[in-house]
Amino acid sequence: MNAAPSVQNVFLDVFDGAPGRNLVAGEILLNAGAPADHVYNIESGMLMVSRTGGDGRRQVLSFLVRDNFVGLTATDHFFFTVEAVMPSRVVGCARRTLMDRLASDPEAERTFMNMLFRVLEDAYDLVYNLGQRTAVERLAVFLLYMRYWKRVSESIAEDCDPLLDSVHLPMSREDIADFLGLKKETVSRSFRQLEERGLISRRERNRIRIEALGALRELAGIWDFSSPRRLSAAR
Amino acid sequence: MNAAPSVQNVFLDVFDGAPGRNLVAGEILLNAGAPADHVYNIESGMLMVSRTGGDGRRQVLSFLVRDNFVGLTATDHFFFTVEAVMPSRVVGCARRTLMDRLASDPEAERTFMNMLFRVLEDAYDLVYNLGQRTAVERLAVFLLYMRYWKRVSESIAEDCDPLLDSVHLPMSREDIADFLGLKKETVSRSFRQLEERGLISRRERNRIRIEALGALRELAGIWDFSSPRRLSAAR
DNA sequence: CGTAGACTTGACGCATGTCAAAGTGCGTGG
DNA sequence: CCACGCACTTTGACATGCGTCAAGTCTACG
Repeated sequence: MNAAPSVQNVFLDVFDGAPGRNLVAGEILLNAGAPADHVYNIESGMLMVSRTGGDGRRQVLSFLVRDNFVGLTATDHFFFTVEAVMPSRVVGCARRTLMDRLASDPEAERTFMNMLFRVLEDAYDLVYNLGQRTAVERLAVFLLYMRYWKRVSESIAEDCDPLLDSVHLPMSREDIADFLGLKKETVSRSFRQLEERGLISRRERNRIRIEALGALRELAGIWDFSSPRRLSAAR
Repeated sequence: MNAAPSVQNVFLDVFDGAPGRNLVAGEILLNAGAPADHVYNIESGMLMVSRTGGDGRRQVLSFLVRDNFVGLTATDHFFFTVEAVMPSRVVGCARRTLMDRLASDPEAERTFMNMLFRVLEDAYDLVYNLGQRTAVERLAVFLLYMRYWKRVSESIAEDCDPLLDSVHLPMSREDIADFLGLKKETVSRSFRQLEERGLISRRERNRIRIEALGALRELAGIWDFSSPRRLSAAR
């Protein structure tokens, strides 16, 4: 629904020799308002991008996984905060380095632009989710989204690989709530509702099992995240 | 909150000699699913970008005004529908023409990328609006947003120019509702609430008058759309 | 074990949705 | 020019989904 696309091989070398950084759960990588002088690539873990209003309301904009790109902005200060939701590792490079590379390498620039387009389409998916769906539907979309990222980040070829039935949720219920425009209690109740309907089961707190993928997709109105016929397009 | 940025001079010449097209209110410029072989620039009027789900729910993604760019996508088919909300005029050019231009002109490409970034940030503003604000707040943001576009498209220098107090709303209540993730009745009631609080007044259906700009901004939590300290950043 | 933080559950209230009717403006045709 | 009809908007009464507040439960960790 929202993620930055994977960094292509074309790009990875701008991070060569750059210093890595390990983040513990909850650690902040960069803060809204800070000068946007670095960009990062995620090597492992999961980060969360959010924006907080003057009155404290917080909206989570996306969750990012391995090979996602962090720090995309044209302004010279970040307008969002990025923090780790689980132990993570990133590599950074100067914004300048990336920009020089884009300026001198047309193919890299085209790839970069395609990344931007994907981020934009993900943002619009989130808009549709927040504007048009109910609480349970939003959660269903979210779970399918997490499943999709697991598939991508672990390079699992088969869409129905049973490995994908078990989905790890490293973020807190409140993080999920702020992503879906709900309160944490509503997220809890929606989990229960999905469980009662037999669509998922829960053993551990941060892990769910998808019991009825087809029905979950039906509820979410989504059949495939990566296809050209995207989320919420007409059937 | 959502619009494509103005097409810079750098770009305008790709439309030179291109055929213009006049649209009546309600006319569709392009449909979701159609091949994305053209891009457009708006010369006058106002267009609306939307996405409709399989069950008929519709989310309006943005309203576009003069010099906004239409048809931004990396996929080869549009995933959104664009229609006129009032009589409008656009000029189109082949996607290929634009892409060739970008490939051969680094400055144009940089400008284009900055446009994309602004569209992305607008999308995130909309996400915040839908996820975190109440109905009246969303409408307040929307009105300020329309005021801002009037200012931009009519090149009004002064932020507090009294010309900007009167805002034209060419779209229907339902269009506004689908943009704000509400129902048209709720939009109606929110208008009335803003009026009762003395923030706006209404004479004609499609025009409101801002009576208390400061208070409206206070309610919306927004002081300036164009500043680097953007919508919903910390005060 | 015991405590703290995160999560779940329950009872209740309010904002927004739903359904229906009345009001308003506008274009068309008499 | 007026009268009619239609589409859009507003308003009202009621329903409901989600938020709020508070109590309880679970789990991790000391």
